Amino acid sequence: MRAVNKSKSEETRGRILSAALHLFRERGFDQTTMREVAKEAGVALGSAYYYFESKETIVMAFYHQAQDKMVAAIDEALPKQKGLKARLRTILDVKFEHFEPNRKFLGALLAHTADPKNPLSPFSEETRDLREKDAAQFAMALENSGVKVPDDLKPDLPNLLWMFQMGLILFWMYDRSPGQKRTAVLVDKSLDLVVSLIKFSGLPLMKPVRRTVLDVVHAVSGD
Amino acid sequence: MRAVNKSKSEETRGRILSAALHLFRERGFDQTTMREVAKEAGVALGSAYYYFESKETIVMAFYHQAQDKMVAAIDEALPKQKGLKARLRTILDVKFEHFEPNRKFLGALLAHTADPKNPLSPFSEETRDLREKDAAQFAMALENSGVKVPDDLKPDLPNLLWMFQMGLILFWMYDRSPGQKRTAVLVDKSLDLVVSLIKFSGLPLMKPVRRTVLDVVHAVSGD
DNA sequence: CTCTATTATTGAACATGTTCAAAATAGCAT
DNA sequence: ATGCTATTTTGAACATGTTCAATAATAGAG
Repeated sequence: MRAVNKSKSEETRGRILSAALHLFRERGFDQTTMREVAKEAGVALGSAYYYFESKETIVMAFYHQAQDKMVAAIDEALPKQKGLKARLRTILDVKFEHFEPNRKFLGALLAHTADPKNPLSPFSEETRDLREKDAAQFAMALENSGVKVPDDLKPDLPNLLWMFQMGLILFWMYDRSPGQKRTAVLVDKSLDLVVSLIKFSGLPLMKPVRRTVLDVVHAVSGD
Repeated sequence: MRAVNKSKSEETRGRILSAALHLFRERGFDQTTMREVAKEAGVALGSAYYYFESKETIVMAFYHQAQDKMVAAIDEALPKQKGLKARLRTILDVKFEHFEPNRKFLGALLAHTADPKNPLSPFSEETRDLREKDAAQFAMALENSGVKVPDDLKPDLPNLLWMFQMGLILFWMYDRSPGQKRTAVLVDKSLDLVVSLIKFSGLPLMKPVRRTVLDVVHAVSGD
């Protein structure tokens, strides 16, 4: 009985999460009140706070859930792609595909991007785990891409690609063009640029430039 | 009597603004309540909202005020500096100097950086004016710097520098190192990088790279 | 099975940004 | 001055995220 059914507690938590995501998707994050969430889940207001410490934490729970799925999808799709551009694009495609139905409320998370003190910021201590798992996938995309990455750049490149991804997701989030066409254009053009930069960076001539860039990167991320 | 004293209305507005900024500086933005602001200004709560449409609008009013001062300070200091790095640094120094006493609450504005729908975001429609005035000063810094900027890059470079500045300010905002030492290091290193990039960008060989970068920039800013 | 401690649930109370209708005041034309 | 309008001022009421003390349900020990 324990192994088959989720515990009652888990089930309640799940009901609250579903109710919330359902309402968020329908009406958006700001337009949905915690009282509505509780009502739709069939619990009292206080229960919602027993399971989720804040409204935004619910979105965070969604994000954890989504990441598991995305990691799986990427692990499956990546080996089929050869070139670096194709491999990076695969990651981005999976992300956008999973985020698409949730555009209306994901903004609630991304709005705090710039505030590392906010637990929901992609740069916060609390989201470090998500961040690192994400970066690991970029490392994987680089691995068998056939592109030689200079040794001094290797440790930082996955993080740089992660930031690049964040920029694109942010742009997509606020892209009001039909079907986010503009994001598609940007993804394509910026991927070209990024891939070129990575390839160029390997040229012997580029050593000093790389050094300067890495100096800056390290200054930003705290030595 | 009208020309000498500010109108009564202006005076009240000013009193509310001062009270608010005083409290913000002392206690921080979030810790200060609108009721406290009203009390300190000697008006009813409703009056604060008669003059400022929201709590955050007050910070915005500060920003407008500050920008006037900063523009003046930069206009005065810029002609004394010759090289591009020195000229850019002058702008940044003025900014940091003016922001320093307000670190505690400026974060309230910057936290919304990533949300262009928020009126207070540096990327919002509402802050366009501030943004453009700011970019104009970077254009000025480039003018007599002795650095030749390629024609195709010229229209976008001030905006790129503005974004560079935003990044630095954001970093400074959340830099917890004593005296924001780390920001100082970052400013120095990244200025070197930026200046090198601008100089390099002029080389004939760089034409295709410039094109790609500009393509990306235009994709971002909406053609 | 009974008692006890842990877990879950409840809804009222709170804090605070914001709105708004009513009241006070000021400006001004007649 | 008298009345009329626009501006300013007020504080109560509202909405909503969040807290919390009280209560109920559950599980585990004996």
